[in-house]
Amino acid sequence: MKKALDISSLYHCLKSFYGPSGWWPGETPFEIIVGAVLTQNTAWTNVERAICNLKTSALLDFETMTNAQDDLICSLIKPAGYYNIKTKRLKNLLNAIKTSGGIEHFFSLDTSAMRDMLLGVNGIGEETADSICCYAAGKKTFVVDAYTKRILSRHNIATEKASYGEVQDIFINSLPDDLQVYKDMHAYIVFICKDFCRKKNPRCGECPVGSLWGKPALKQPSAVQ
DNA sequence: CCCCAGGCGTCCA
DNA sequence: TGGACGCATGGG
Repeated sequence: MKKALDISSLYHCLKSFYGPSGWWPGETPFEIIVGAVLTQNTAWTNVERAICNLKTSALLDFETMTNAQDDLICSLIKPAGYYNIKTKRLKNLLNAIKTSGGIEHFFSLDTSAMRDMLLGVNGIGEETADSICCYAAGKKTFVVDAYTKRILSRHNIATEKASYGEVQDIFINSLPDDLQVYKDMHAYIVFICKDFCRKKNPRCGECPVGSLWGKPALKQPSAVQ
C-alpha cells in the first residue's frame, strides 16, 4: 500500500531540492512588514512595484510612513491593488506600533504578545500577523496561506475547511521546533506552488513532491450530463 | 473574455 | 460560526 506523504518527509525533500530558502524577500524588517500587508490576496509582482514606489519616495521607513498623508501612500501602492483599504491597514498597524511603545519595543515583544498585538489591529489577520512575527521579527511562528491549505487538502491530509489553527498545528506537530525550519517550510510551499503550477514554466512536471500540488483549484464539474 | 493572486472585515442568517 | 461579498491591480 502506498505510503502516506507526511509533512516531515516533505520538508526534507524540499530542503534538499531548494536548499536555504532565503525568505522573506525584503531588505529590512520594516519592508517585510509593509510587504506582508500589501501582499494580501495580491500577486507578488504587483507588490514589488508598490514597494519600489515607496522606496523611491523614501517612504519605506517607520517614522516617515507613519507621518505620511494617506493620499500619498494610496498613490504609491496603487499597483498592489486594494490601495484604499491597504493604506488604512498600514496606518492602523503603524499607529498601533507607535501607540504601544514604538517600533523597537514592538520588536522586543515575545511571540505571543506580538501576535496578539498584531491581531488586535483592524486589517491584520492570522496570516499577516504570523508573516510579520516570523519573517520581520524572527519569532517562531508558522505561516499558513492559501497554498498551504490547498496542498494539505489535495493530499487528504486535511479537509478544505480546516481552520487556520488546525492547519498550523499539523505543521507544528510534524516539524522540528525551529525558526529556520518554519521559515523555510512556508517558503518552499510558496516556491512549489509558483514554480510548478504554471503551464508557461518549463519545469512544470519536475516538482519533487508531485506536479499537482500547486495547481489552482479545479473548476467545479458543473452538473455532468 | 475569463480566472487568478502569499487576505481581511463586514454583514447577515 | 460561517458563508457571501467588496476591495483593485496586473498577468496569463
